[in-house]
Amino acid sequence: MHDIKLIRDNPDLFDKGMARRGLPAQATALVELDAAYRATQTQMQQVQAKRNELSAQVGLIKRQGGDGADLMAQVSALKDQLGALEEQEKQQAQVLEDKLAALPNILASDVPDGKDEHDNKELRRFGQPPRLENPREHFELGEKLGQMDFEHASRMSGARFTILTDQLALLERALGNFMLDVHTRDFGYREVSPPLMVRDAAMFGTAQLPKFAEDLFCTTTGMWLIPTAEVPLTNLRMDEIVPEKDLPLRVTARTPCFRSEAGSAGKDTRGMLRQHQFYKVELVSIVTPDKSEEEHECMVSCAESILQRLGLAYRVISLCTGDIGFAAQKTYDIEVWLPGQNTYREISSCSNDGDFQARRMNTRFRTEAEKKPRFVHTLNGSGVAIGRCLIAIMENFQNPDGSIQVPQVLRPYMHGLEVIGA
RNA sequence: GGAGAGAUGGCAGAGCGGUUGAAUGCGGCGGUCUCGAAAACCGUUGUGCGUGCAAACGUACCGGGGGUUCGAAUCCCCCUCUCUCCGCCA
Repeated sequence: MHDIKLIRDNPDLFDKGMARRGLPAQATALVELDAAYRATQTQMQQVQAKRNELSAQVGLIKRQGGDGADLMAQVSALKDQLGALEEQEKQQAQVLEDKLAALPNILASDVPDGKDEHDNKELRRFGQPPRLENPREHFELGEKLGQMDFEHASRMSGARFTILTDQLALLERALGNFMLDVHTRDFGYREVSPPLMVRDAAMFGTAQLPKFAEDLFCTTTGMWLIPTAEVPLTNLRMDEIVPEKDLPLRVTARTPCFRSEAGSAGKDTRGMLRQHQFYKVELVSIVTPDKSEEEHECMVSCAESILQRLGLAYRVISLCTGDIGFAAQKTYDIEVWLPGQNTYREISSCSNDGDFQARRMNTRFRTEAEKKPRFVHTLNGSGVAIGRCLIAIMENFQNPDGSIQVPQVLRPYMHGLEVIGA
């Protein structure tokens, strides 16, 4: 959500910002809407002041035993006018709000220009992709192990579901536990077990709504299934003024994520790369504005640390203007090497949203020095996607016989198991 | 699911349809007193929006939304949430 005052003061900057998103200039139209709205508001308030004044006089007169009939008639006469103004004011505010809510965040100046994912900029690489002869994809390995079952999953649930069993199910659980331990013990994130279903207001706060409803699942009772723990974690302090001493607030959660994948028919149909449901460990930071850029770098490094400890090769890229999400000012993706696909694939996405979500959620903080509360900045990142991490481990650490080497750091989480399918 | 009670400022807790943006207490902040502190006393202490260079003024907000009224925290309706009892239940 944008601050109309900022647009009013810097219409050209705003239009330049929208242009980087490929959107037409609209500051002029917005400012006009806003001016009309405020004019209505002033007019309405003048009528209200008149009404309040006259009504107060009626009160005085009545207490002194008069009847005040003529004054009452005067106020009555104001009513039609006031009603119409109130209606108009509400409507204009709504139109303005709807328009503002539909516009994406302004991008940070160092976001590379580009039109799609091909123009993303690689920042760094870590690790060497393993040399494997005829590496197999995870679903081949999983099915051969008899621990990854797509057939029965689709029979009961349809496409884009997977059943993991035995050691692979354990591996999934181990991965989540490992990641949570790293983030809580080494990086100071607080562990949270949040709701997996939320209301409209929360989805609006993190900007899934109103634009992206088709990506979500909705219950018959109107609850939304979370597409990422970013939603409940970021909304933890919605509608609140947080004391500055409580910031930064760093939280993490392992949750299932539910996505309709409405726009991705035919993409990644084999295997469990793209599912309607998957586990992910999420990182969220709520910080003061001056700290968000620093926090962003820190958050990526926390996610990177997971892959480093697992011994997985990856690269970090900065998403270009054409590929970056609606709410983000800047996004780093981490892509892990998948030998089976002979390419890097996204396993984490870390975004600095600035105050964009904070405005929608109405989450502010107050400093000791300043009286006026200000909006916080919010950041979110995968730390990391568990399903895709499981794939990466299977493909990177596969043996010629189809068994899979368990990374050292996971063995304590897997009862000492060294090889899956040995 | 059935029956009932409730939602007021940072917290606790008053509030007859008319100087109530809201008593009182606690907490916070500033001050007096003190060598310092405590205590006591005095003052101050919500948010949004609009007009204005500013001071200030106006307006809205007592869970949310409608309504009645000249006038609503107060009356009516709907919704949400919380609590109690009963039933069911991991």
